Amino acid sequence: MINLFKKKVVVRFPPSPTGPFHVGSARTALFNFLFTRKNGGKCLLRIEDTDKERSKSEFEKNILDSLNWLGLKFDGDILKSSERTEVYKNNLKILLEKNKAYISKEEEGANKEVVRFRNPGGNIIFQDLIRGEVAMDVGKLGDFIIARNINEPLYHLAVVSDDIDTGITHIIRGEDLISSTPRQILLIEALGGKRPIYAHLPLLLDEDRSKLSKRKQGEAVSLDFYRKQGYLPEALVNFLALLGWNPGDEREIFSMEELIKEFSLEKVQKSGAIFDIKKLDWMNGEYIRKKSLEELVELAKPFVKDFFQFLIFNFQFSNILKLEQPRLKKFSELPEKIEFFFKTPEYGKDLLSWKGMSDEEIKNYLEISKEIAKSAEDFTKENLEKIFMKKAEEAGDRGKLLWPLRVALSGRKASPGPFDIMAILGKEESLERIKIAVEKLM
RNA sequence: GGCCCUAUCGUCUAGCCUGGUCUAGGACACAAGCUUUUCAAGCUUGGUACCCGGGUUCAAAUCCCGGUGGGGCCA
Repeated sequence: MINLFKKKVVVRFPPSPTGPFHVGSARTALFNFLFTRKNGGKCLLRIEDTDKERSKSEFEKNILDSLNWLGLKFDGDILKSSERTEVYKNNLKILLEKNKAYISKEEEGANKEVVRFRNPGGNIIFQDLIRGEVAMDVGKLGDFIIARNINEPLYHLAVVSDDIDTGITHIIRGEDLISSTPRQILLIEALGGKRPIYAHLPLLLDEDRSKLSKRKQGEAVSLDFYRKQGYLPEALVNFLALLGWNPGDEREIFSMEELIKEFSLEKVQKSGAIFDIKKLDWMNGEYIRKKSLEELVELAKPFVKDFFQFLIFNFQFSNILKLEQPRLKKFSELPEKIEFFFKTPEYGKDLLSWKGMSDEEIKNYLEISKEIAKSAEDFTKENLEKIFMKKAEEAGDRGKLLWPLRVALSGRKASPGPFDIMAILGKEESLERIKIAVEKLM
């Protein structure tokens, strides 16, 4: 699809730095980004920090970091609304002069005055790229307030002033803002601006179908949470893109380039989407499996800081990661999964039992394992497998030999196979762990 | 409460515009089986959905109307 729109596309993403960057915002940013990359326009970033009380520079930094981490690049300078008060005040003055707004005295509070917009009433109909025609009787809104006083313009006036000044052609935002659209259109037109084309995205929802909120989900609504949990940005981007959008075929895995190639607002869903972390886990696993070992090592390092001192000297780290790569969903799981490679595992002797084997039987098999391991010349996975499997076959049920061995080595119900583990631990440590297991059965 | 948006498996969705090929497809999750012990990964198989009612039509998941459910915004 070539650019459908005669005018060059300009969109904006205007987060408020009043809290940690939200995944819902991330998705809105992503859709804006995809839309402009696809249509060859500009995607502007605006920091909407008009609320001086709640806006904090740390949050602003968090927004920038997060967008950067996701790989979303914006065009041009960042606009900060806190630096544009004069512009808003000027627009307020214009509206007042044109008699499109007036100062009104509030009943309550002695000399409280606000500025209200003179609502012309009537029906506002606007085209929404996702929802089609949306109509609203704006008369019902009354003369809404646009400034707290002559020096303090409020949100809608600020947004509209910025949109006009930056030549925004398309506004792509969450559905929660759909009902403020008519009043913004009123303001744009009162200021002589041209109304942009709108696209209201379906909301991201909790399991109970309400808007994803910090109150209910806590940490899990902030992008940092996913970063800290060890999700890959490309997995998150892929997942977020598929929440409310779908190219119409059966593919699930998309790189950013593929998303840009396929994206279109016409294919965006109308109803809200539940954020299902299980699917994200699966997708992240898919991306982890695609990584090269070198990349994996680098990505994993921050998550295994506790072992880090040791790892610098341990050339086996990448071997261990290779074993965990197929079963890893996110990096935060790593320490717990690989701990046993670095320290003697703790476990109860019951874990050593395979299908109701007696202690005596387990002990016998562990002794056999010990002998085999002791006699092994070549302590590689391949050789160990060869010599152990021969003996395991003799047992009839291979698990009789292999299960106690694996538990002795790992101390875990689930782990990589015993030969993989032994090859990494080495002969001495492997024998030591088998010895400890035997002692547990005494 | 008012206004607005919305409705396909538990979840994300394809299909709806241009009605028949839909005994509704895919993915996640779940279950079973296979895969040289466990857990993964992989492969195979399975169950589960067109919100309800009416209308239009030879024919409706698809078009129209009315309910109901869900959500958002404002109060």
